[in-house]
Amino acid sequence: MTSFYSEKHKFLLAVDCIIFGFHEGELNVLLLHRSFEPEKGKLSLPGGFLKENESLNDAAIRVLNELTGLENLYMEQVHTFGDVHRDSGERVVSVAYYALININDYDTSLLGKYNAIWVKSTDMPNLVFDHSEMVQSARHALCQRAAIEPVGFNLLPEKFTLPQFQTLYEAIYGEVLDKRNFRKKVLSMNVLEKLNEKDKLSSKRGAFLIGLMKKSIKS
Amino acid sequence: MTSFYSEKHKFLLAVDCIIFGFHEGELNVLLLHRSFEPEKGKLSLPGGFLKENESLNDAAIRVLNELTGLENLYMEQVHTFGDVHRDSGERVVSVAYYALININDYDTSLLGKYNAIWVKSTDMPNLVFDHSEMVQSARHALCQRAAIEPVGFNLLPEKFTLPQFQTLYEAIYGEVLDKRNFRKKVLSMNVLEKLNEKDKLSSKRGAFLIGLMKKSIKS
DNA sequence: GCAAAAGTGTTGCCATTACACCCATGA
DNA sequence: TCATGGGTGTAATGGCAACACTTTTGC
Repeated sequence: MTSFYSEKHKFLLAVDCIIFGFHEGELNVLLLHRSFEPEKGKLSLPGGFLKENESLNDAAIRVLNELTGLENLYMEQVHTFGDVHRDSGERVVSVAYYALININDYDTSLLGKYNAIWVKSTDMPNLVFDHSEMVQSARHALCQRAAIEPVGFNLLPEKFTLPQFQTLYEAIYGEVLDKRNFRKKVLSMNVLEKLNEKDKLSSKRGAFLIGLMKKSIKS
Repeated sequence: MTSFYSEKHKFLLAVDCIIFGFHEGELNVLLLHRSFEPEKGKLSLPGGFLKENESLNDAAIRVLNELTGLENLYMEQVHTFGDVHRDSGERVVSVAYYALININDYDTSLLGKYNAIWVKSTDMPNLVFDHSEMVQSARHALCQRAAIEPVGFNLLPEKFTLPQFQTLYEAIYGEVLDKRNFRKKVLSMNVLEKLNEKDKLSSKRGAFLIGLMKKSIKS
């Protein structure tokens, strides 16, 4: 007996990843030069096809790991793109995920291996298919998320400075923030701890490093 | 020559719809008694499989139309569920959409036809697979959306009263709102127009009907 | 006349914004 | 000594929340 499911069509399913890094005061996105037809040579998001015994999230994790060598990345599903002709090769439905990585952890030798480049998000070229739209959606989702919880940490090293942190949020929101107000708000959240070290890389005076606070005991 | 895509696995793709209606001061969701194995007889969301030449959105539109007889419904994609064993029958990846309908437009004869029921969202039974989680996600997405733009209209008739409108938002947010503050905010948005009719169904005094304002000319 | 829902303003508070100067240091 | 980026406080504003009584009318 044939099951109810048997007559239905099946589809190629992909995940495409918007990998954000933070570098020189700008949000950057990792892009690939597409290595196969159609659209070979053009820029695209890193992605991969879902495998038979793999969950969607696992597929995203796999793709992210392949491309960055990193594990346990912060990631979030963004949206699923299912237009009939979105992929000019064959019908593919694609689930977009974004991920946040500390760009210092990224092994730049991978750039050559995958023919990849980091591109400033303020300066995105045209991408294949609907990938530009995916990036837009991901930026939007990141904005929303960042306004709710402090996901920004994932884009920075373990220790960082308040000016760095502010620049990051300015990059995420795409607007300049008031220094005093920003510091006030961030510090009032009681999740950051001022360390007794200074980072003197970006100024002569040096800025105090801060880090995630060790969770305090519930009162 | 085989294309790059040809070796990849293909998957069943479904859309599942959380159809919200507003009735007697409560958000309701349309559920089906599942008519086929597995889990036959249990409650599930209405859904359907994606067809070969159909976009995801079109599939959602089709399912919504089948089940409600209505067109041009307000709907939004929520999330895609892709765990390997989420469907106990076969591997199915499912994209959840929610829709808002004016429950008065709903032809109740369809309840019998599809073995469907309206269930209060405050009183949801267990659903098959991960459908309960889908409802949760949809409620969350609706909450977020409603806070940004006035999507609530879609759950009400063309004309409605402010007390009705308030009850609706109380149902969406799941909390009681202050009458004066609510009216103040809603009216200050300049999108509602007070009509010269009263609805006397819910009180002796009657409440003025309001409706969407005809767009004013840009100044 | 009374029960039941509709309608109506004011006040205080808190969160957000705007804003300008001194500090520390390396070159 | 000067150029560069780091660090700090206060005052004004506006949005949001809290709050109680009068009105209408069907029964």
